[in-house]
Amino acid sequence: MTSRFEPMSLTRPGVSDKGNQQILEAAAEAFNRRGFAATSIDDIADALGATKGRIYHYYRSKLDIFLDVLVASMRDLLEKLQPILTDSERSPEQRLYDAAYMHATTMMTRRSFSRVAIQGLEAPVLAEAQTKRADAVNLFIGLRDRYEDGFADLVEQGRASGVFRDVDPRLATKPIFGALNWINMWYDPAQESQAGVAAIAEEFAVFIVNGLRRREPVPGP
Amino acid sequence: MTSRFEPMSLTRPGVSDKGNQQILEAAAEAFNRRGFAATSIDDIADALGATKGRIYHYYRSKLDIFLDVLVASMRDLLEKLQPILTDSERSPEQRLYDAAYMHATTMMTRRSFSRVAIQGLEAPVLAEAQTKRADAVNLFIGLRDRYEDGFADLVEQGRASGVFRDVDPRLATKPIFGALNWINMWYDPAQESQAGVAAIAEEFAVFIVNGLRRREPVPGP
DNA sequence: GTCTATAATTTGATAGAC
DNA sequence: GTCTATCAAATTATAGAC
Repeated sequence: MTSRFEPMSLTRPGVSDKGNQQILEAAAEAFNRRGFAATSIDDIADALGATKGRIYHYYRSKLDIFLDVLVASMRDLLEKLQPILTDSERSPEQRLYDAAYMHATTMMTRRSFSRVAIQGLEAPVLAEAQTKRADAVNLFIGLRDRYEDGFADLVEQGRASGVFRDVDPRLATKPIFGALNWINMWYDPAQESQAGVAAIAEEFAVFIVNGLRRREPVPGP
Repeated sequence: MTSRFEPMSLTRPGVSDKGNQQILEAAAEAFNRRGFAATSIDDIADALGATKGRIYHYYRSKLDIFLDVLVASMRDLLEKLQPILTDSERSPEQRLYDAAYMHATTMMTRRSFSRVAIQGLEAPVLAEAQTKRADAVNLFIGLRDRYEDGFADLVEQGRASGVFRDVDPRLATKPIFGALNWINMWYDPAQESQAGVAAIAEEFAVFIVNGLRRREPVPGP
């Protein structure tokens, strides 16, 4: 078996990377719009100005395309998180702020991919995919768990240093991702009346760090 | 046209309320499991130990059933919120705590219905339903807006009294509902390792009120 | 590498027996 | 009021021409 985080191809063997990427983008957009079940292969082909023959040249099934979007999206988030986690110049609460800010921004600027990734977090979808493509689903879950662990570690460090309340880091992670992932549900770049990306990301990051913070200052030694 | 919040029947005329309720419960459970698009009428019928003939005796279409679940769920939340909003013995921040606690609890104890309601908040689903059943969709949106307004008012009151940070109440409402609605994504009553309903609801309500709170105490007069 | 059939299935909805 | 039978449409996936 391949290592859990090695690149793993969900495309048919030997296809070009460029055509592949085009299909992936179009699929992300289509899945984003209507969800996995309601999106047909024709929808994706239409978005490309092509017919399904093209799609099936690259992918064996609709599920494979979906999982490929999922994995790409999770990988992108994880790559952005890594340098934040290891920035030794920033305190745990500052790093949590940075991580939340990054995640919020990604939800707004890479809407299609991140929304599809969130669909993939839903238990029923994953459970069904498990039976058909356990390898890819396990890869995705592995990436997701590493990502969540990163946030939980920051919470734990902030707790240990006395800045955060005495919370269970795993449980504390839930409202954080809830608040952040939910952005996908309401943020609409076309709607002028909404605040800008930076203002929203800032408010969310403040809200999250503040929510975890102890109210009283820690007594000095 | 009927008043926006009057009871509005999505069933076929003249059917019994009891059979209707049974179908509604089964439908909520099925939609919860697999989502609107992936759920077939046969799935719902199976859950009842019946066949589709029975379903179509009560409802004209799958969309009508879905919208009926949506409205029922939103009504339930709104009815629970009302007494909290008007409890003059509690401060705005205490009432926001109560409201968040109630919402969190509802997400965990009425899983099927509330999850379906959340699916209904997704723009693509609503947009498509709009074209086919504008009356029911508008009813649902009206209920949802009233519910959100209740939360926004509490935030505004807390801000006015100096307890909460200087936030835009509308924007502040987003991470609140995000954190709370997301519970549906991960909470699993069958999983023993998770904290109990009360412990989770409490942590979420604390997190939310804390996230909005000013860090420094307000200077006295 | 992309297209045009076309096969095989699933599914929403109806009609009519009981 | 519920069931069986069935139609009509949509959709996944394949085969084979170009």
